[in-house]
Amino acid sequence: MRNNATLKKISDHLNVSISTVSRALKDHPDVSPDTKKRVKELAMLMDYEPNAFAVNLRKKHSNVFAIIVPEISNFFYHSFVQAVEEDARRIGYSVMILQSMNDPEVEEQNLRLCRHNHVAGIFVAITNKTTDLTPFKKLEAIDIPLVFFDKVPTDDTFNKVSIADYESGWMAAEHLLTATAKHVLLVMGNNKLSITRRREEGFTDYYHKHQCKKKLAVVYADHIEEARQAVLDYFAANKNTPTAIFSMSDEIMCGVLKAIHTLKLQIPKDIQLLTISNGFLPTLFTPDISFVKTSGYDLGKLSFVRMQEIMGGKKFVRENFLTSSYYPGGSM
Amino acid sequence: MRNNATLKKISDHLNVSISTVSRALKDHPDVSPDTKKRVKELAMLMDYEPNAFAVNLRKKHSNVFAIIVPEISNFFYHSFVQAVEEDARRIGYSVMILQSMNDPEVEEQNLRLCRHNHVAGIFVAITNKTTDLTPFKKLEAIDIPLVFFDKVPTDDTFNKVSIADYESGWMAAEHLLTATAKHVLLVMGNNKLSITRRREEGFTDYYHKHQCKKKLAVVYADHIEEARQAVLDYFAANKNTPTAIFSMSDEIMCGVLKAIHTLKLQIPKDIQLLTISNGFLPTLFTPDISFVKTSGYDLGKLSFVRMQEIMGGKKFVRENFLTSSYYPGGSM
DNA sequence: TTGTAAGCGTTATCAC
DNA sequence: GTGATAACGCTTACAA
Repeated sequence: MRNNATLKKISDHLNVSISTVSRALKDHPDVSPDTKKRVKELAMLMDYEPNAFAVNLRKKHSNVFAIIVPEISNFFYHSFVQAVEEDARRIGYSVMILQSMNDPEVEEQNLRLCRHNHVAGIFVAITNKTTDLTPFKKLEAIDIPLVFFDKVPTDDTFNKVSIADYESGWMAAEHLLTATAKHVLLVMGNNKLSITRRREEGFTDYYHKHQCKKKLAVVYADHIEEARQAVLDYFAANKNTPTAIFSMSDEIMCGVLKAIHTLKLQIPKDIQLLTISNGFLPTLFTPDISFVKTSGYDLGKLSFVRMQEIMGGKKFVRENFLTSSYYPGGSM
Repeated sequence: MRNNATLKKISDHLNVSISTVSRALKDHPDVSPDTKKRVKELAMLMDYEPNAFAVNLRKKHSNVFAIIVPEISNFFYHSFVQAVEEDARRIGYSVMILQSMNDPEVEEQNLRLCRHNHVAGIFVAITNKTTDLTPFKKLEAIDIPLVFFDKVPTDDTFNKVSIADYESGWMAAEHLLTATAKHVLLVMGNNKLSITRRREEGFTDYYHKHQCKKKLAVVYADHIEEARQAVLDYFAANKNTPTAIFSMSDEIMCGVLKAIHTLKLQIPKDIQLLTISNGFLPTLFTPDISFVKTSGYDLGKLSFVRMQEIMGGKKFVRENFLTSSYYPGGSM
């Protein structure tokens, strides 16, 4: 560092003590207006900026929240991040986004970074493959608040905020199963995640409760390419091909669309489609895709409230749910 | 922090000095195998983790790169980030992503965060509205290397890495203007950005050089919604509506698609479409959208090379360009 | 109103 | 091989 203004340098120039400079800069009441003015002017002139390492070392924590997501290029997470950033900024905190690339090992590295840097709090949507939760347990021991969102583990000892997944699956079934299609394919994410299990349960519970006569099949996929392949495989293996597809997320929908594209099917003539989405992607297509709306933004707001509760000392663990609603498009 | 293992605590338990513990943990040659073993075991047991604040304060910089982008939900940036993360991890660094929400004020806050935390280096794609470059100039004074990518300022005193924008505009024109359309609408981003100006120049230079007789019009938009509106407005204002649209990016294309959707036009029958993209989004549609491919991943790799050069002490400033190529889809 | 000094956790230099 | 000790830049009792 060539030109590195510090409290010490300022204090040397002004012949006052370091503490006076420190206090002056933070408008401490008992420092004279005159010294304040002189200190502030010189600080400005010298381009003084506090050294966060020193401040944080002293204070034992930083003013940065971390958000860890499997993939950043996701409109749902995008609106989630936006909500958290807004609220964080409001209380003078920053937000850093860490990407786990859907790799538990990278996820753990990111958690390590968070621990070493004693972030103010962590929001995590776990990867499809996360099984070992010990890195998350470690956070409690060093008092870093943790809120899982959207993709949450099944473990009950954590704070979690998620979409009312069961309901949204149920709602999807309600709309898709009362439509004309006779053969419905459910394309779901990783079936170890509670988000997947709940959405599927909601869907199939509706199916059974209403003694649906339609044919129902389920395939699982971890990412876009798998989703595409799963659909293609299913179509190849079944003579009577599905006439409707339920996709449980934007990501899955991308894969499904690629498959539909490959199969040269027309929506909704050849195939009906319903997805769960925050609503951005579905409106890009013609016809636009019908969807059950889940708001990443609202989830972000809710997560931040939980985060602040934990930071405020609330100890109880619980899971919050956010409701969803149906938006008809032209795909059914 | 409840349970906070430090070198001191370990040294107390073992009746050795702090320095010995420090050395043992980093396998310093001149500490006995026996002490090493004892120290490491206890460290493990106590869940010792180094305090990054202290380490960084000592070392005067951190092992974290920052990437600042206008919006995270962007497939081009996604692949850029992936490339940088790969390379960073390889040399033991982490990457944090900061979002400027296309707001210069937020961008500046993010830069401040980077300065205060003395990040190892910063990769920035600036917002559409960034005009004041002084926050970026400040970085040089405190020796934080800076590489602009994709959306770079026109200022020549910075290191920049970008797509060969002129060429890609030219290439787009080459393919779109030899197609059948008689009336072409260019939908461009913010026209103060060099990325916009160059792509447009490339396109129009081809147009003039080949004495094209087609009608050509240009509209500008800062974000998706503006792009949608700009297209709708243009269609409303012109009796002879365009039969082809050139979109300069994924983001613009989303807006254009929404407009096409609203106007109930069919691709390519009613309207032809060509975009510049990293290639993910265009293949989701039916027909898939023809595009000039720009690789975010390659740009990330190239940016990282530049970053390492700067970190290695190279002082010269320059701009690198990455070439692009054409991928025909069914939209023309 | 201002100054002194201890301490945050680590690394590195020197001495033994 | 190991231990003292200073230093990184800042905050905050406690003195003066």
